[in-house]
Amino acid sequence: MSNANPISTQTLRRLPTYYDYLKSLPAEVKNISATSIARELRLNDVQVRKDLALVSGGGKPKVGYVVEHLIDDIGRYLRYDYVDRAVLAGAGNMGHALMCYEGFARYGLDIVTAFDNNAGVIGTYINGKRVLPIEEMGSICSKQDIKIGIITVPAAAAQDVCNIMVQSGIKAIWNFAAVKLNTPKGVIVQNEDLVASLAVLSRHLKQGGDEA
Amino acid sequence: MSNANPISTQTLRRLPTYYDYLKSLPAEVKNISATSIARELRLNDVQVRKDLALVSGGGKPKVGYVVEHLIDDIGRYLRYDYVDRAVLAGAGNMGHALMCYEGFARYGLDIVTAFDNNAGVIGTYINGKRVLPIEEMGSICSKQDIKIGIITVPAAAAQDVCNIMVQSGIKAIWNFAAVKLNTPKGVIVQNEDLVASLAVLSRHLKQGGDEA
DNA sequence: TAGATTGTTAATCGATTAACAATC
DNA sequence: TAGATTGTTAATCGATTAACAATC
Repeated sequence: MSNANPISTQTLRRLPTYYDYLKSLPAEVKNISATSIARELRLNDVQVRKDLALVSGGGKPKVGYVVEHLIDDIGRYLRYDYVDRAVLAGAGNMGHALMCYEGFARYGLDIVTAFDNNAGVIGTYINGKRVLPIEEMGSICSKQDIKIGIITVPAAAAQDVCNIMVQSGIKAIWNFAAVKLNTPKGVIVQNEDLVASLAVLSRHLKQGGDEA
Repeated sequence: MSNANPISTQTLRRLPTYYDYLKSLPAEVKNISATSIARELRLNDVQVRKDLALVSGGGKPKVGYVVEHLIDDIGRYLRYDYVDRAVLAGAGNMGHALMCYEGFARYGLDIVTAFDNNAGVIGTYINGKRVLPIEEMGSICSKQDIKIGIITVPAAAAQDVCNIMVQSGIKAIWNFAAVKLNTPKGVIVQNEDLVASLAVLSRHLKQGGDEA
């Protein structure tokens, strides 16, 4: 593991978009230009070329890129063939929704267990997966070598849950609670900041909505 | 409405974080410095001062800002006292979760109705709100002056739903489907790009997770 | 060939951070 | 007062976009 990864987070976040778009093309489309990808996804064409160059073999002038190769290369880079297992804490509405969402399999994510501290839901099954008391998280994670934790508990409980996840060996946390989490070095957090998005939408309305 | 809004989207997205943090402080804390806010939220202190300066009256050297004023000013700027009504399309798992999430009220959002095209769910109630056939969206939106639409349908159906929303007079779209949506000028889209976040988490694991 | 398209280098843009004077 | 803290101006940084030569 000698290479520092050269791909920026921005590029990384765009890769699934390319992947989905390319997958959505009819089978007859064998080649595609960065220009047309950019037009479709409303990105700059140079940006698309730079992004693709980082994970794929490159295109041919006048012809573009081979769609199939791009799909393979992006999918391999994102390791969509490899399944990461995850645990989820907080079997409330959002937790339930994520447990039930079948789409993640396509992107190499499998949420195997949910944890909660509510006796009412412990022992039940959501989409065929068990809900367990949070005390068992550590043993489950080490037994199954699980490195991804999803936090869908209320904001006030999120840091506690985060701490338990870190102790359980979780290295990547997907945080749906509206708080910034403190984690030690080596543990990454991605905040799904719904309230921030809402602020952007709301301002647009309040301003009369003249701009794009 | 003469003023172009001077606040960047980045700042705007941070405001709810400040708001929540300030609200979480014990009542005894009357004043707070940008330095300590920054430390707590892991931001740069100058950035915090600049953000606050855009929506509030400013602080005093050595003392900091008055917590209560900050809360009022940010809340007023974000219009958390004002309720924006929204409709939601796609009463699947994610849609269900959002309909049931009680936290949005705090941020001035009320999802009043869900729409679906599945006869099995039309006519049912989710969290006390009706699920209606999508054909009725236009009349509901105009009758209730609803400007926010939430899309939680499968990716393949998202653009169609988006078009209907635009026709129904929706001006702000919160998109949970994994596609870029085409909208006319004047309609804003916020993508909640779960798959992009997942890519970031996943890469961290695949790289051995040495960095932050 | 002609020209559409790639890939690279340079310029631009916006956001973040550093430096520092003002002030309570 | 001394010094913690604000607020502003300048520097830095990273990402996006423009320009353009290379090429199939």
